Amino acid sequence: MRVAGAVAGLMENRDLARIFSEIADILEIQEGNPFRIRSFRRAAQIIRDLSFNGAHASQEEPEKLRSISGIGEGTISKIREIAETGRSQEFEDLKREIPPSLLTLLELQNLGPKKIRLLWKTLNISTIDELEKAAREEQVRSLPGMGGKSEAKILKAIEAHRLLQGRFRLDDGIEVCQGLMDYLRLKVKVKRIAAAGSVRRRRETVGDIDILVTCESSAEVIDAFTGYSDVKEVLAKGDTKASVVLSRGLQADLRVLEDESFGASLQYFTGSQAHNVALRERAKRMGYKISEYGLFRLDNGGEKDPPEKVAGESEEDIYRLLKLSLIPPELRENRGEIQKAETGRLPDLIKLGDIRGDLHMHTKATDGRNTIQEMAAAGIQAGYQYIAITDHSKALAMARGLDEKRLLDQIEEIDRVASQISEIHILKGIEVDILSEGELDLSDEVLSRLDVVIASVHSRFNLSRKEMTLRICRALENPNVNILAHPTGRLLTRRAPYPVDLEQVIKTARENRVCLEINAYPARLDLSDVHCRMACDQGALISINSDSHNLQMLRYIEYGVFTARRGWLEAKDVINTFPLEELTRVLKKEEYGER
DNA sequence: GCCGTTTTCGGCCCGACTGTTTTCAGTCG
Repeated sequence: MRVAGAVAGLMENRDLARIFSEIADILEIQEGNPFRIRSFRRAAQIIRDLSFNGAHASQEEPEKLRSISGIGEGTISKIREIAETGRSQEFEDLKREIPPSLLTLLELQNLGPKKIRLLWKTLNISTIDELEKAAREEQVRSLPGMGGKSEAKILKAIEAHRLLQGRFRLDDGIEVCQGLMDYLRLKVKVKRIAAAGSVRRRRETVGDIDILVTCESSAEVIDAFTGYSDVKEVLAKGDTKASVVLSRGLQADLRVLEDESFGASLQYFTGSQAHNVALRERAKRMGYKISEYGLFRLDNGGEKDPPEKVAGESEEDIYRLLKLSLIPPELRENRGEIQKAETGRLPDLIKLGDIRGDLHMHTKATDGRNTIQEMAAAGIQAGYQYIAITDHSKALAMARGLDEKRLLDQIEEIDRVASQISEIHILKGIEVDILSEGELDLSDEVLSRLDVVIASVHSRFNLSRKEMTLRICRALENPNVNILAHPTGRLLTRRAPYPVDLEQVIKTARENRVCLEINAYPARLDLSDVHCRMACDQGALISINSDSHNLQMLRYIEYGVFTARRGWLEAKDVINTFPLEELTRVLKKEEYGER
């Protein structure tokens, strides 16, 4: 049966994508054909964003893959080989030609394949620790093209890398967790199963995966769990708990519970720790104690009597007995949610269904993969009332950004497409680059013809905090600007945010009726939850945008909603929950919410 | 490796920045 096969170990898109991406990495270090390398990277990207399982498709309906531009016969046969044998011969061969740890060095900022090859061939450096030692001992400066500053930069990059290690993107966590839970459901008879921990709280990165389960036979489910095809190492295996390391390096914990304590355990293992500590303190003041087994009343009966269990089956009961409204997992960070829940004043958090449109998407005109028509069709499918086409501007040469003339052409093109589609409104927009002094990359005259102008920083990340703040604020003062995209430029687990005074940026945005973006791409989630709340508290409006570069990416909007929820946002704080008429007034700066 | 109104070979988005250079290689996006 197909489904069982899939569960037993069909390769996930992300794993496939990683193989392609690592082949590209190795070829690059080996100074292979740059165009072939680019093809592998492109394939990796496409596979990662597929809305169906690529391995399965390679076997059952290869034409579905073949129809995608950038996927050729070579890629399909490689996917099929991996789907059938679990490995790629070329990848295995390549891995034997270089120390595998070299690929880790690629994660360091400002270190690319050429320098890594040089370090490896001349100083025999293949690990981060060896590189750190060599930089400290000033050996790196002996190499051509390297000097004292290079050594300092390397040490800084190593420091940054260490800080970011050990956490995974939320979308990776959710995908792995979902796969594991689906497998357990099929493999054994589970009664209840749920994800807890930071996955359930929808934190932007997750450290490990926590799964809770109730079932008939605990031994059976533990065996199934440790026998999962993706398990690389079993760290612990007991009667009610097991821990494993999955092939991606992500740790997963399974806990087998009794039904009557499922809710208590879910509460306990969802955390956060800070939230739980605060909750336990409150319980104690009220004469209770909370553990993973339940909520217990302490002061009944005599000293010898065991505490009476008063709740445990559901989370609702526990919060209710503590005289709190049920706190959504996303808010459980001890950031004031318990106080609000006390008086029933928790925010009415935004939901995915509140989103009426997507205001940031790219097309084939620049670095997107689909046409205006196709993006509009995807918007209709998502149930949207409107979308905005916002391609790059000319400064982003790598994306073939639009100059004034091409933008004017695109405006006409959108009008033409819009005249043929009645189900959705297409707003005309641009993602315009903010140049180093805060000027915009396109003339005000052209920008003023658009419905929505998104301004972005894509270059010169290394300005001082003061310079960067000034630069961004200047751009926000341009009367044409509506939205500041990905305000800190971070890439989760890869690149720290550039230094910038966000409070000043938020203040300037509000004063100029500019909205701040939550870029929903799972590697960005920028603004972060915390900054999101900061913006909202200061009265700034938010736009949650997918930044889609292809049809599949529209679904990432959900991750923006997760972040918004963690940032305490309600629908009224987010402009793309507004009906078109109201949105238009905000974009024209005639109003700015009720603020 | 992928692609094709330049179609089965011969191309393949390119400009800015940095640190090391004295004319440029490497990295980033």
